[in-house]
Amino acid sequence: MNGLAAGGPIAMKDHDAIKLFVGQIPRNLEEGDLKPLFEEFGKIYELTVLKDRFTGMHKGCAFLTYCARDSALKAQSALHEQKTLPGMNRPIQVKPADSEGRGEDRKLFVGMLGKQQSEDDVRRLFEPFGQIEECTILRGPDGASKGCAFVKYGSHAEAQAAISSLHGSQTMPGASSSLVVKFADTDKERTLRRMHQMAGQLGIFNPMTIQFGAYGAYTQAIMQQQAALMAAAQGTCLNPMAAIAAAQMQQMAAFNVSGLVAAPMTPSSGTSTPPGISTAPVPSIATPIGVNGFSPLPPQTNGQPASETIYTNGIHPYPAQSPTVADPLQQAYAGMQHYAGPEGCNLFIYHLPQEFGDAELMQMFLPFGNVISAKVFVDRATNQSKCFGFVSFDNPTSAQAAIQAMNGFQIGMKRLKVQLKRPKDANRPY
DNA sequence: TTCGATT
Repeated sequence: MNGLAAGGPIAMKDHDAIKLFVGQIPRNLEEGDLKPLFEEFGKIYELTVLKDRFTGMHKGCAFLTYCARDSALKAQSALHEQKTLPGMNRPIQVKPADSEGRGEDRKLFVGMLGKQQSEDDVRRLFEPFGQIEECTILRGPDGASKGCAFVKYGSHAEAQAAISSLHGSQTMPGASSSLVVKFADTDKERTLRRMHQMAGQLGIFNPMTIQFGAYGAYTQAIMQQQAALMAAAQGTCLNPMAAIAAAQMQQMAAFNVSGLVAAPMTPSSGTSTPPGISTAPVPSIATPIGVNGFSPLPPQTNGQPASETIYTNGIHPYPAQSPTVADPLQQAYAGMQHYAGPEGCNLFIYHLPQEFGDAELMQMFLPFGNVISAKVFVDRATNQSKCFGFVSFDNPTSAQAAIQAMNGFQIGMKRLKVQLKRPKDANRPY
């Protein structure tokens, strides 16, 4: 019934067909241009150039599925790293897409290779232990080897055998220590690592991003989006922070989050469970519109400078539930010398990631209200974070909302501990 | 691993 269509044959793919990832293709080549190149290895079932979801920009790579598994294998061995398309300075990549096979348990990371060692050298070293499906040396933008590689075997056992025999077995010429052979990071680990790296670079940390960092596709979307925005920001002298804020807000909007800190997050207190994306409550987070853009307006009421009103912390308090977007940074700066708010407004946060600074701490808690100070404690001698800090809000409601949402919040391997700061005289017996 | 900053 559906064998043929007027426009051409409807191809069926074999059940063991492999989806290939094709990288290093010029951005001016579309599906139609690429087709001839790949057709010589067999009938193509599907060929899709990857486009940026938001900008529609050609991403320089594609997914390719042949009808027959064999065609994919042929194309891979004939093309992968074998030729360089016009205008590219690196050879084309043709290999099973990440979505294929998962394969994490048979993929090795190889470190401490000599910078001169080629893919072939590495293959020779590893082939005694099994069928090598993939071997890639990691290279910098200039094509120079980073001294490490990924090697993927057909099975976990083969990979394990290679580890047993090769790890630490020898020191390659030019390497600073002996060969490292271990299982490659899982997707989770990799994503998490990238997050941390990115967070460090951007000086930002969005709890949602961290939270879902370990949960795959969702995060990738965010990261892509942030990256795109970063790129845009660089091109137009936008403040990158503003770009990120925009990205965050879009994400939050996607969650249909209302403007207020509201919902009880996790019913249980103490160590709350890390949200699996589908099951757990999503932290409901106020949209911190003014967060990164400094509001041009000083806090004042009807033309009366707020500073006329004296509060103990020197900060003009906003109503707890005010949808008004204050400019917390400005407030924070204004209140710098008075770091603690009233009782019930100050949080003690423990198990912070080592790389968290004041800015990240503040960033993380801004969604819950007006942060009047955020301080990560650093060891004076080493300048290293002591992994704890304080956040003060201008009202107890915000503080409670923050506790609800952030206590037990998982970041990497640790869970934040977020509780009210002990009053000064708390543990005095009398 | 746990509670306010070089004045």
